[in-house]
Amino acid sequence: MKSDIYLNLRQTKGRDKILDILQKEPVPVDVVHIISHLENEKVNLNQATVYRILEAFSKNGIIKRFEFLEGKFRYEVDKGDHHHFICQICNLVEDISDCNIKEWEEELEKEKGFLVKNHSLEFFGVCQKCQS
Amino acid sequence: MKSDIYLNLRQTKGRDKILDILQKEPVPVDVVHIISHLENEKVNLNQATVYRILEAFSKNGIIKRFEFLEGKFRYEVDKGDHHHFICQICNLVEDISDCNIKEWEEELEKEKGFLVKNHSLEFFGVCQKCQS
DNA sequence: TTAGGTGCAAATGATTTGCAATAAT
DNA sequence: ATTATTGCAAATCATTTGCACCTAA
Repeated sequence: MKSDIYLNLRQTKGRDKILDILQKEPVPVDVVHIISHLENEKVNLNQATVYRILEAFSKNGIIKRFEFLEGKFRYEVDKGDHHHFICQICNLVEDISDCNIKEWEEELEKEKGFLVKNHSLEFFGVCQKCQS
Repeated sequence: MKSDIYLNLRQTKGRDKILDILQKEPVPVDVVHIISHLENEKVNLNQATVYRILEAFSKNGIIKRFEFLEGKFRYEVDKGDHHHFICQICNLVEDISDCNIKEWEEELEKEKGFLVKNHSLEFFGVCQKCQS
């Protein structure tokens, strides 16, 4: 059915399907994951196309790109500002909402039993020089 | 001269040189940057070796790996917990110390004139299940 | 109809690997 | 002497690109 989420993008079977897959994922997934999902469901989509769709979705704010120190990107439908806890052993990924790092780490340890070894935080934006 | 920073690692010319380069860098740099530095100084080090040295340093806590949503790693001598601001336009990287995200973003905007578009924060550690 | 989307095959960029030769302890 | 480290060349993994064809609007 017709969706208005695509903004100025055209609606195609491939896009519908990838969006569908991502909407069902509780955590960011990589391209291999998406492609194997597509194969399971007998959806034929070239991998170059998959990358192009993900790029288009990212640029239009439909999804967000993440990096988990794995040397590759992960993608997730944009659920607003939140973060993740990644288990360095089993690769469990769990959503973290709210914001206050030191407190967080303590809470994560107390409430979830996570042993937080480190975290990565980067800001992205435009510096003063580039705003003019 | 002999250095004790290497712990159980052997001290080699290549390691000394890479450590030297990283110690002089104010921000995390990528492998291309390191290799071109080596070339400038006529230091011959195979790129596979460079990667292996960086891996050894990382595993021994001498340096830290970062990702700036570029699809590659950056490396920095371990200066303890801190973060970075990356300009999406000119790729300026500036250190951020202290911790409190929302406040930070406002401070960054007020004090540095940075326009913060988004930030990435991930925690890494060991989940409860994996601790036992 | 026509600009935007896709497939295919090949290229690129980052990182890793096997194995033999070499150097640090 | 022993074992870690390095060089080399090739492999692998993630992602991108050019170009001709196709399709949603």
